Amino acid sequence: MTSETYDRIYEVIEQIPEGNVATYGQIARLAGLGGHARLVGYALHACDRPVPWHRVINARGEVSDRADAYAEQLQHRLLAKEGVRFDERGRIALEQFRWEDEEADAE
DNA sequence: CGTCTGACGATAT
DNA sequence: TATATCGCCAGAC
Repeated sequence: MTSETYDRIYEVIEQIPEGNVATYGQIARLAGLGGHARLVGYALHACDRPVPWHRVINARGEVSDRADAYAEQLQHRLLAKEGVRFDERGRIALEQFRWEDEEADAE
């Protein structure tokens, strides 16, 4: 655990059910970070835990452009394998696959 | 301790 | 709808 903040983020991501996706901003809110989506992305960048990072996408409903293009393909494949479909532009219908958490109130 | 950068989000144009 | 800009926090140098 790099910091308690990161651990909180990983914990939220691990709660994302299969076949669903969550945005960085949503995770940040559930983790109690407010709307600091950047921290979520940065946390995943330094992730040392086996979290389902492939279920984490940006607010536009698409996979963020990261350094390793290979991981990007992997993310698309993993999501497709779970039933998540992409449109012609390579974007996900958030209104359909977005994970709706009911425990936004952590403590 | 100052500065730059980064898996983002929202708003403006 | 796409592009450009600012704000946010934490880590690397």
